Amino acid sequence: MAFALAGIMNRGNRKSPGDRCPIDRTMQVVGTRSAILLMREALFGTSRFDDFVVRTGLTDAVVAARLRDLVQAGLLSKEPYREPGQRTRHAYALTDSGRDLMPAVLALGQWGAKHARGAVGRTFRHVECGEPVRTVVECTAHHRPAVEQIEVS
Amino acid sequence: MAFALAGIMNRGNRKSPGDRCPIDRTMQVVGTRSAILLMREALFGTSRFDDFVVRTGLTDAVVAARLRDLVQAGLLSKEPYREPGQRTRHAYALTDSGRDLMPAVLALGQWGAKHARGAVGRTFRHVECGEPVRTVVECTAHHRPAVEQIEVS
DNA sequence: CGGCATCCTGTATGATACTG
DNA sequence: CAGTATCATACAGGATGCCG
Repeated sequence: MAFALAGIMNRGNRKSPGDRCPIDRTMQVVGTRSAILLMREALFGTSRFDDFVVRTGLTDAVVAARLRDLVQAGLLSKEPYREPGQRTRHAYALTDSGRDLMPAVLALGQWGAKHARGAVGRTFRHVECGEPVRTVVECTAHHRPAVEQIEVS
Repeated sequence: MAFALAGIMNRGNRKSPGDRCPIDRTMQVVGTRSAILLMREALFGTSRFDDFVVRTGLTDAVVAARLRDLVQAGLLSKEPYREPGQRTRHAYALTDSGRDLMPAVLALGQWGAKHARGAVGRTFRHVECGEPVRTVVECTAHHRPAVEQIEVS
């Protein structure tokens, strides 16, 4: 029961959103339903505004606002492109930073598929081998520690 | 570039919070800063109300409300206990469901440590071997697919 | 210590309408 | 198609005070 981490994440206990814990900072960037939903779609290849609207079910106003936030936060890039004979459009693409959010998004989906009532249980699979994909916590020595076996340094 | 997943998560595109995508459902349960912060502390061993308040920096009112939500959602359990000669108190403990959220919480922290400005870069380590811990996405055949190599089934 | 009740502000999101 | 503008609602979260 030697929980090594208790309490160390928040020394300063400053008021309001001043927390410097990485988890907290992340929540301040992508801690809304709309942001996560849009990142989910971006991770799955959606790039056009209207597709984001249709596939997330969010309103266009929310999509516009959140997309702007995500671009400014560096998770997405907005690039103009022009197909021959067409007018200029914008494509939203994942940046490396945005791509790094994949484990978190998949982990959230994994929890929901298992524990959230009403969730449709879909499985993610590796295209090349067809095996289901999951997120695992492991150390560089390839151990899979339980919660109690993780400390902060 | 054959993004296998685009758009399939949200067929019904029902209005508002009716989405059945597991990611969305999860966000509806733990999609607030306070919920994630409290789960972070719970994962790190915090069990008493006041410790949650101090270590998250949230107000007691918010902690009380969110703790109640998390207990009702099955992520935490609330159990009365009594130390000899003391009055009855309550201890909040992780359930199996709550413990399953660990990969997501760590993944969020991992992203923040790398990409969020102002985040204190702490490293999580496996207590027994001292090696840093991270979340990885892998299939059961132990491949580590990139975003474009994941499909849904 | 471990909460709950009340008030207040800010923001996330929906609905609707309008524009190039 | 890709947004912007405006209005209305709901909720997160802070501040304060009360209670057993």
